[in-house]
Amino acid sequence: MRKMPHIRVAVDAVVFGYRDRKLNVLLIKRSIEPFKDSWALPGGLVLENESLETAVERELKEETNVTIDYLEQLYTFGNVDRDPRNRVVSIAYFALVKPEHHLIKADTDAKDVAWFAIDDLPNLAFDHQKIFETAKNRLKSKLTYEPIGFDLLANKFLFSDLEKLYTTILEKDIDRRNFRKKILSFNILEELEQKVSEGRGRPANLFKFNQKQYFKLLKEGFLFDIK
Amino acid sequence: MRKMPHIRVAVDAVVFGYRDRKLNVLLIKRSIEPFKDSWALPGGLVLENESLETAVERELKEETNVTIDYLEQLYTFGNVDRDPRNRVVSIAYFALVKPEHHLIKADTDAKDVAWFAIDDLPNLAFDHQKIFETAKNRLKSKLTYEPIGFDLLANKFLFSDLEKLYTTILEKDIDRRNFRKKILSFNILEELEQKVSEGRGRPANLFKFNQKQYFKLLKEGFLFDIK
DNA sequence: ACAAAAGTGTTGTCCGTACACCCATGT
DNA sequence: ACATGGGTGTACGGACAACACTTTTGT
Repeated sequence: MRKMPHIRVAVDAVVFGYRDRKLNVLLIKRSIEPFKDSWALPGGLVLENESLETAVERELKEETNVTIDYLEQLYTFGNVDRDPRNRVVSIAYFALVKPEHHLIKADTDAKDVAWFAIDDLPNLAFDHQKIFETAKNRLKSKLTYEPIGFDLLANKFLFSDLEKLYTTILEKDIDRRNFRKKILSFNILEELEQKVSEGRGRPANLFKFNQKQYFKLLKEGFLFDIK
Repeated sequence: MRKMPHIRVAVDAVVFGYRDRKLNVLLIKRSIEPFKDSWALPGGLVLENESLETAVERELKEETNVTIDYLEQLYTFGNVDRDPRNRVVSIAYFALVKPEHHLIKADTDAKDVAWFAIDDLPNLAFDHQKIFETAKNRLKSKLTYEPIGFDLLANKFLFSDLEKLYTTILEKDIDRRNFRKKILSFNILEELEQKVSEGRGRPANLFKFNQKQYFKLLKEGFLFDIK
């Protein structure tokens, strides 16, 4: 007779934030072995009577205190040796946080939490580098066919912010005129009266993403699509 | 102190085959409780020292005996009550099988295996209906941006087969001339000398998918895309 | 008046779509 | 000769890409 397998089930989250015109990820510093003092993705074991999403939300609350604006399942990592101690299968999640929700835990613990620019990451514990890369690819491709960029921007934003976000994440130049024309043609932005002067240059208009309008258009067959 | 959670880890597979100009799924009849005698997706618990993919392949071999031509992870289903007995998290996989590999187990067991046309499915055990629908959506969208249709056709196929496969799965009409023009413009098909006469009508040319060529073009930035 | 960023319009090209007739075979 | 499915070309329109100058502000 075969021994009943005992495989632990965990969740991990790749949480992206856009700060300072750079794409960042939220990491925690591990306070226990294995990989003590290494940086890692927030996450942990799933409890027996909570759903996977609940587990992610709980861990993020416990470990980082950020408020998530977008969450979706990313991929499940289940290599036999991904954890040196036990067999652990991890369901990875992909999350986006608006700047106004970037506030992280004011912690007294040894456990540290911090935002890292993605082109300047420390070594990550376990297979978290691989998970991170999977998430980064998901972000890059999803940005082109779903309006998730708005979940990385403040509620009110400048068009130039949106444009910069796209060029930063997609790592390629965009023609400002064509980009604006395209996005505006979707009719999912609300132009506010407010103008903002960034110190020098002509003051810019603030915009707001109209999610209700987006869902309405979706139902009518609209497809968000930015090349 | 919290009780160590015990969550079981399983894999399930949605295996598609194209038979008789219809899209089919491979199901097994359960021989044990719960859902004894119900039809279900092939799958089962993951062993402690095998990877998730290995587990899927083993289960498919044990339960159905089909040879898989395409396999990818689909989604992980982890609702607390998806199995009435225990907490089971299932990593679902998405698989395609060519007609020449459709041969299923000649079984003496009580356990039955069969292909079902997807518009004529029986009630499925657990949350397998939902898993199936997720897979069907994946198939529909992936068909448009990756050449996975060829993994549902015989190695040598008629253009009309390919066309019919697209109209069947996408559930919409396609202009025959534009479709052929588009696919041929990709240069990923090899036109064989062989012609086939289907009884009546003008004999048709056989084609072969040139995977090597596809990968070469991929590296050069080519994007498969059928509207 | 100059520097810095915001805002805006036109033109050509390419790709997708619509559409109908001839061809090769079996009966 | 007729029925059946296979194979092919053209023309139009819309969307994307390329491209540069004017406007508004701060200094």
